[in-house]
Amino acid sequence: MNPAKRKRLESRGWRIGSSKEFLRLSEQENAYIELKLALAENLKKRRLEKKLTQVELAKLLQSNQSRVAKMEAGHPSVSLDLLVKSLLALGTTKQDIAGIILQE
Amino acid sequence: MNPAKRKRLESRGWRIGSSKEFLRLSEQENAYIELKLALAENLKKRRLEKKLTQVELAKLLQSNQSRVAKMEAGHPSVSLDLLVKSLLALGTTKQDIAGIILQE
DNA sequence: TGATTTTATGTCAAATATGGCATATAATTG
DNA sequence: CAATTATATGCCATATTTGACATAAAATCA
Repeated sequence: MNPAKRKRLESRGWRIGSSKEFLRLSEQENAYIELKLALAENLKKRRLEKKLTQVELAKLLQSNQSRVAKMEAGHPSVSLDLLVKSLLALGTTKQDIAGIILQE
Repeated sequence: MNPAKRKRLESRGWRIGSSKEFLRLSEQENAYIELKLALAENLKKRRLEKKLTQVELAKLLQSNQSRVAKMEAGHPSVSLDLLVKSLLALGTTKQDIAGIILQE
């Protein structure tokens, strides 16, 4: 919906937020969560490939084992920033990261 | 790193101490910042394509104009999470996002 | 030009993410 | 099996990110 139209409707008391928009909200939420889980799983995959324990990876990241566990689980308390920085610390390239995001 | 790039980062609020310290920005730190700036610039591009003002986009995101300005500037106070969620809110697909990350 | 709109920048309280820590559970080893 | 190692989960004080707000600066318009 274009902004001008939205403004017209809203000024007349309409509350925008069609069911279509509502559904798109959950689509967005879903895409965000999927993205995070893909990064999380890949982090674990790379750690195992390097034969590191969570404690060892935590030390590398200047973090701690419990946070690594939460990262690999894609826990809600873990940010994309931390996931991406952690992947980069393991030598992941942006080409790799793009590939991870594309995974189905 | 060339002076133009440094100026580009500094002008966007990245606090860089001495040039020596700046040169010590590790490859991963640099990759992280580049990634963020690529997403930031794309967010602005998409907003303009949709002919939205920052105020209008802010409303869409349930945020505010000043934060949209900071997002588009790739300001350090803006998280990857917020950037990605905002792009998704503008209809950006994960394929799109992967493409943005790959951009050189 | 001056008025209006749009964007940039700074501050702040509240919300969220973080490392550190304790401890539980699971997996491995001997 | 028990002992050891590895991972998961919960809590908390601190740090970072957030929306909200004020206002400055820049761009657009009439």
